[in-house]
Order: sequence, then C-alpha cells, then structure tokens
Amino acid sequence: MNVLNPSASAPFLWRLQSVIKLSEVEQQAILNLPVRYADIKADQDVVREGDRPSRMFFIINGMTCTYKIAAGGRRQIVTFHMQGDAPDLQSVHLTTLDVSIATITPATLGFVEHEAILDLCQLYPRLSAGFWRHTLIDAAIFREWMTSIGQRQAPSRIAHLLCELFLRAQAVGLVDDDAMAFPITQIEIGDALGLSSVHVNRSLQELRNKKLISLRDSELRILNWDGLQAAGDFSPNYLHMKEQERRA
Amino acid sequence: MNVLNPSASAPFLWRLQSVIKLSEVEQQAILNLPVRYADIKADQDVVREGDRPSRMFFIINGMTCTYKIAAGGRRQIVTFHMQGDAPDLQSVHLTTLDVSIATITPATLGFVEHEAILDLCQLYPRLSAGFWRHTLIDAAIFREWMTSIGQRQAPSRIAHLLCELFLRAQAVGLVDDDAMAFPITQIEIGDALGLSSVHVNRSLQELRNKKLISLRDSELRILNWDGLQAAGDFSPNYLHMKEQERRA
DNA sequence: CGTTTGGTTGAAATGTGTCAAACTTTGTGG
DNA sequence: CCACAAAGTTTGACACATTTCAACCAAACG
Repeated sequence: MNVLNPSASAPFLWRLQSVIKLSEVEQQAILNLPVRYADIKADQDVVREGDRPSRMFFIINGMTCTYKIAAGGRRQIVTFHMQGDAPDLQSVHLTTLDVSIATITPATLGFVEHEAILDLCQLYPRLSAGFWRHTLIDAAIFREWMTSIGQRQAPSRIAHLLCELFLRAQAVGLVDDDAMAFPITQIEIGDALGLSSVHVNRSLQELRNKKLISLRDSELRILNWDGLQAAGDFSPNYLHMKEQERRA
Repeated sequence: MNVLNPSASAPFLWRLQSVIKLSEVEQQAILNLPVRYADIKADQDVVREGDRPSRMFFIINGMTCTYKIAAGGRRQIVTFHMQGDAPDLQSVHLTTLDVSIATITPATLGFVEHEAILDLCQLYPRLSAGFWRHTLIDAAIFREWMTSIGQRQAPSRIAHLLCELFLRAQAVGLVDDDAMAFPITQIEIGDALGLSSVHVNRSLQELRNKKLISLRDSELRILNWDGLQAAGDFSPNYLHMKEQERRA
C-alpha cells in the first residue's frame, strides 16, 4: 500500500467511459488522479460498516462483494463488483458506511482520496455526472436483485444472477468463448440470493441438468444463453449498458 | 397539469436541505425552478418501465411506490416515497426507466424538465452533490430492503419497514403523537417485502399482540418504539439522516 | 499428506404460499 | 344519506419451497 502509480487508474477510466463519454481533458484528469494501490488477500474486509473512510477505491483486478449483517449473524451480499468498478464510490458523499466490502478473490485495488474526486467534480461537471451515473447503475442493480429475491424461485434467482455477472464480465473483457472465471462459492451465492447453500447446490444441478450452464473448477460456461435468460426471467435493460446518456 | 407555480418546489427544497446544506443562492435556484404540477388519482402509474421521460418529478403531497414486474405478473415494490422525495431523480441520467412508479394515495406532483436540473448542476456543484446524495440515500434504502427480504422473517421484515416509514415521515413532519397516516394496504406491504397478503396479515397480528403497534383505519401508531426496533432488527444509520456531509 | 474449504446427498422440520370463504370498511351513485 | 358495490382484512385448511441438520465426498492448499 505504498507504491504510487500514475497510470493505475486506467481500468477505472475504461469503466467510467462505458458509463459516460469523456473528453480528452476529462480522461486525462482521471488518469492523473493520485492513486495508491494495494494487493489484498481473498476474503478480507476492505472497509467495514461504520467506517468513515477518507478515500474511495476501484478494482484493478479481482472481485469484491458488498454485504450487510442482519440479526443472528446472517449475511446479505447486496452486490458483486469486478474490474473497473468503484464499490464504495458512494462514500464520497455518504460519510459513514452502511455496508462492509470484502474481497472474494485476491484483488488489486486503487485508492483515491475523496478530496481528489470532489475537486474533479467541481472542475468537470461531466465527470460529476459520470460518477453519479455509476452509482445510479449500482442502484438499478439493487432494485433488480430485490425483485429477484422477493419474487423469483431459487433456480430462477440463480439463473438471473449468472446472466448479470456474465454480461458485466463480458463488458470489461473478462469473457472468452462463452466462459468466465467464476470464483464465487455456493455459500456466497446463497448469501447473495437469500438461499441456503444446500438449496443453491440443488438448484444449480437443475440448471446443469437442463444443459443451460456448466459450472465447475471455478469456471462458468454458458451452454444455452437464451434458455438461461428465460429461466432467470432476465432482461439486461436494468444494466443500462448501451444507453446513450442525454447530455454534458 | 397546466398551472405554473413558482413556489411549488418548496417541499423539494426542504427535502434537499435535509440531504445537504444549501446557500441562499442555491435555495433560490431551486425555488425558481420552473415547475408544472399535477394532481393524480390513487393507484395510477406516473411513469412506466421503458419510458424515456424528459422531466423528473417530486412529491408535493401523497405517497408513491416504485415497482418492477417479474415473470408471472408478480410485483416487487422496491421503495415507497413521500413528501419532498424525487422518486425518479435517477431519470436525469438513466435515460430509459427500469421501473414503474405509481401513486399509492391521490397525490400532487411537481414536474421539472431534466434540462433545468442539468443546468443547475453545471452552475452549482453543491446542488449536483445534493441530487447525487439524494439518489445515494435511495440506494442505501434498497440495500437495507434487500437485507430484510433476504435474511429476515416475515414479522421482522414488517417491523423493519414500519420503523423506516415512521422515521421518514417524522423527518418531513408527517408524524404527530406517535402516529402517522398509513395508506399502504397489506397487499402492498406484501409486494414490498416478498410476502403474501395472508402472511402479512398474520404477522401484523403478531406485532399487535405484542403491543408494539396499532394499525387500523389507515393510521399507524407506535406503541413501543424500542420493542419495534428490536423486532425489526432496525437501526436507522442507513437512512443517513443526521449525517453531516463532508464539504462543498 | 494431512487439513481445510467447498460441494453433494438424504431426511425431517418449518415458514410461507395458495385457495377459498366470510367479514369489514370505504367509496359511490341514486 | 342510504344502499349497494368495491376494496381491503381476517380466518382456516392444506400444499410446498426452502431450511436445517448431519454426514460424506472431492478438491485445493500449505
């Protein structure tokens, strides 16, 4: 956590550009952001509920999950984040964290002081809009997850999650040949979908038996995309991927 | 929907000021926003999933819910909104709506063109921050609801929802003497919490039997706040109410 | 190479859903 | 302002998706 690297923010820039078009100047502003990066082991908390961090971070490599603990120690994972995502961008304005964020895999993270982000927002309204839009897409994902957990049965919930993660991985170039690295355990899937790991296991077998996916050795392969979408009641609109933003 | 009223945005201003401190100039900018208002009957869609609205709205009076429809016509209500809230503020940047928004009660709404909001964001970074913060608090509520639906049992989910709505109503002056107007039906509670209306009914009776609340004739009265919080595993931090924002 | 972590299977317990009917309150048109 | 209709609430019996507990197996790891 002590090396300073001027180009480390490239993954964050790419991700932001999938969210909003940026001018050369604005791109440079992001690339010039003072970033401190750190390698973190798997299954470590990066930040904890109640923290008041003075910096945000983005993912250079690896996967994280955001979670809350409910009564009885039950854990709800509210979202997964991958390359380029900024899991706690919200902390720029919501001073006290209402969630914890942990690594799923070993991860390389880039840390940026909130002040630096706020300065950019003052200078470049378009960057401000981009950051806002990033958090809005996160919120859209939360809404869709709520719908999944509240209304869909277990196999459908799982199919839906797999569809989402696959598209998001694809968008950042983490998919080849219909397959992606899938480091999430069945327990974690359960924590994300409000299911026991036992039931996740049985439901996954259903999806496998229907020849929709193969999932083993931490690799997810889509065997039948249309079938998986149908099983998961999945429609990608909520990810707001190809959408052209309105203006400056 | 044809009267123009220069001071109609007052409830929105009050709400924004609970989110971020504003200067005199910024306050005036909000008050001078060109607002068109409209009275809408209960149980009407204000906007629908797939719409690309050119304006956002805030609630002058009444209550709305944001919902999604899943396979089989099952409805998930993802949030309720009340006085001063801007339920589709997100539409300023997420052009295509991924949710529908309907009135719960007859409501008076104020509509503002997105362009006007974007102009203010350019002029006043602090307002930009305030809008962003408003949507971030919405997202925090989504996260907490996910945790409720995913991890808590029915009576606890309901108690949690009641706590939240009570505090939010209190913050905008809609509570007196431990009671608030409660126009939400048991079916709607079920749609919000992923429960059948039958089970909502039985769980509400539990809360009543424990002398935590009284709920009848569309009035919710809190009989034992501490008990209700405990039953709902509720802690208000996620509402980010008294939190002082960091800076400009 | 033992130890840990994650995956799989079976059987029993249970929270919640579904269906159906009755009851109560609210709203409305005559 | 009544009478009726519509909407919301309550109750009972039964079905079932999912959880829990417990054991075993397989893969990853130091």
